[in-house]
Amino acid sequence: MLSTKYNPSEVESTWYQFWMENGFFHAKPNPDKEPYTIVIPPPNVTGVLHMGHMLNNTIQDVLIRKARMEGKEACWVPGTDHASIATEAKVVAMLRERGIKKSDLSRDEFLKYAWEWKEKYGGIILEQLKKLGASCDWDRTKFTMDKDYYDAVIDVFIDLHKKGYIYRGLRMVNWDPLGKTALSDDEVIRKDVQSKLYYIKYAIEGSKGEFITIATVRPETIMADAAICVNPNDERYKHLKGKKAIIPLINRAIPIIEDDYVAMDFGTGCLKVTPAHDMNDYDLGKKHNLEVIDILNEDGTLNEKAQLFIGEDRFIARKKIAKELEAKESLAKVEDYTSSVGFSERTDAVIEPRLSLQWFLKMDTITKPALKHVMNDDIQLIPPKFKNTYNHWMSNVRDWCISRQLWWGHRIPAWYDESGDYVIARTEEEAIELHKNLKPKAESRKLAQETDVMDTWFSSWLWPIAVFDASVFKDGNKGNADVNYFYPTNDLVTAPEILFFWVARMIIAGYEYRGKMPFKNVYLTGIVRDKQGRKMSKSLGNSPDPLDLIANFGADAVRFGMLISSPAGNDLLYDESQIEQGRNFANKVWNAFRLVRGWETIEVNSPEENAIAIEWFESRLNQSLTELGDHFNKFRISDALMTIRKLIWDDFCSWYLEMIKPEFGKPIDKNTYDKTISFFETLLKALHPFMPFITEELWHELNERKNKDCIIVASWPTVSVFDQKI
RNA sequence: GGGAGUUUAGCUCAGCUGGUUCAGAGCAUCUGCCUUACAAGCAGAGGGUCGGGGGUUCGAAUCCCUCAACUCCCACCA
Repeated sequence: MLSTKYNPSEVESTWYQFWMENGFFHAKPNPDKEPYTIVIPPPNVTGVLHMGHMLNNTIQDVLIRKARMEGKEACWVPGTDHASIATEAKVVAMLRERGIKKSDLSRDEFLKYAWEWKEKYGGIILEQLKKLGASCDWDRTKFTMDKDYYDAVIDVFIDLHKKGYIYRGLRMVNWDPLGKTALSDDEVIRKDVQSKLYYIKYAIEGSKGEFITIATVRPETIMADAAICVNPNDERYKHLKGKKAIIPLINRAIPIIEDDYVAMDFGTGCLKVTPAHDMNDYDLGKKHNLEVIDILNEDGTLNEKAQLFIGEDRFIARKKIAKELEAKESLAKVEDYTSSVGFSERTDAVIEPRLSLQWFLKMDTITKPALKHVMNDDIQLIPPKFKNTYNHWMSNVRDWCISRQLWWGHRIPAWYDESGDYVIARTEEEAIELHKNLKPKAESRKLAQETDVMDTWFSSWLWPIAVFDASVFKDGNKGNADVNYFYPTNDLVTAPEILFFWVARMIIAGYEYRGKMPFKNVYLTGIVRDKQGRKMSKSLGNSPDPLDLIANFGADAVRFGMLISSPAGNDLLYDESQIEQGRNFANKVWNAFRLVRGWETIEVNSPEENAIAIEWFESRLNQSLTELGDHFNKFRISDALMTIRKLIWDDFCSWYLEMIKPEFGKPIDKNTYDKTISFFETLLKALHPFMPFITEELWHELNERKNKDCIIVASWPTVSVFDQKI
């Protein structure tokens, strides 16, 4: 006697193993079949599976399984991202635990540790995806720092440099003093912080006791002041035009300039201009040709140019300066003030606007096709409301700072000579040759490679292309069979928070390097939150371990729970009761099977009631399959699941089976029985993309099957099948 | 400051171009049932003037205006 309870753990790993061994996940170019391709958003190589991954990858698996059943050459490429900042941070932390400081290691030594770390933890998340049932083509597993992928990134850098899109320039960047790296704007988190607004008196040069008072939240930067700026329309300060002000404490004279950038109604209407330490001041400084005085070291301490408090941390210095100003009676007053401060997404350190030499990618022209093809719906964002935000971002895009002061990543292929001039080359030998052309008469050919690596997104933007053919970025390479068959991919499933980081940039690269979109549809999932609507986070401890859930409820149930209430673009409030629903549903299907399987058949004509039941259910089935197809076409995955759930639970179990159920111990007529088995098979097929394991299990229980007759490759049920009577 | 979005049953959400499958679904709640597939189940019930106000219309959850609350994105005033 079969248990009344379905036990997923007994069957799930067995089937997964079976599918893999029989090559059901493999895909290769096949001219007789239509390709259907998804590339996984590569998770951080050292990451572990969280609820967001579960949602995301379940949706991808549903799509790929359905496509496979529809007879397409279904290819889901898995892989991982080297995630330079996050991974390097983890390696540094690991080394610190072992008492090793990164600064004591050479680059090569550090990278050796990093690779060790990657080898040790790198595959974990992919193994976890297998537990979920993800039917990826594992032979294609890619890593963004695989040798060929690495070379591809370098190729692209060289190519874009040749095209004149990459330049090196002194720019104000978001500096993370803890990570000692520049961050892109997108990696900075702004938070409102309670701080103080200091009103500081600057003496007017040559006057007797006259002052000009400025307001600032950063008194520690007064030593870097290059000017005082007032609005030209401000009557209060008209008389100061052309005069100079004296910076307190260090007694340096700076000009008083005018610019209508300054708001008259804020603070005192006087702005201290500090080009080295503020984005706007930098622009203002450029406009007025002001001196740039950088008083900070890369770790956020004051340097000798500050003259005071050399070596002190910027925040300590702030307090000390304030005290000193007060002592010297240069501090007019201090107010409480809430200001927006940038924090590093990775290290949570307060961002320091800092001038440094960085590598940039010009975005103005290269982004044009990427904007156009989303706005005209060649590429569709689902839900479409994200078009607006996309448009806004792409129309106002700034140049992309692509260098990072890290070691873990793709090293920028620039080689400097001793005077700081550079050539771009793959290898040192090549660089030397190029240098001979650059400076034929140079005495020294001693070149040093740039120490910075590239922004992680500068590698992952190639993902949909490079996973198939990483050599395609070389000049004149038309691409291998894989990339020509599987690219463009069909659907991308990812989170809206990386729409710009990643999605937009993949689109840019797709048009730049293949002249084609990287994917047709972008399905944007929501964020998985807890019941109270809070983001899942380690610190809150509100994030369940997905593997525990799978162990407790089964992968099918977890998949059901993730999907049952998650329309595209909407956040999903995670509630374990949804997974219980999934478990209950799996059990319902299981028990329907137990009922049917217990029936004895007899060769008699079907009773009238059964014929009516069959006809009725057939019509319901057709109706639901049409509905199901419609939901899928519109990417309404939750609704699709709800449709099939209702069809099975309400229509099939509660109505149809009850109608034809023979009296206890009596047989059922053969025709009705066969029809019922056939219905059951169809239902299992329609359910398979959502709950792959139980459906595969019952598929084999329901009938004798030949070795490779598995539901994973069974044909997707369509309405027309039922027009012809079986 | 600029832009976008959301507001429908206790909770999570469907309701596309305005009119009898428009007031829905799932969960939760309540009532009755351990009926030989399933209590992880079955049968049934209650619950919403569709955020407030105004307008267009023969007719509005659905269109327009306005107010309110919340969310997100971008930029950022020292």
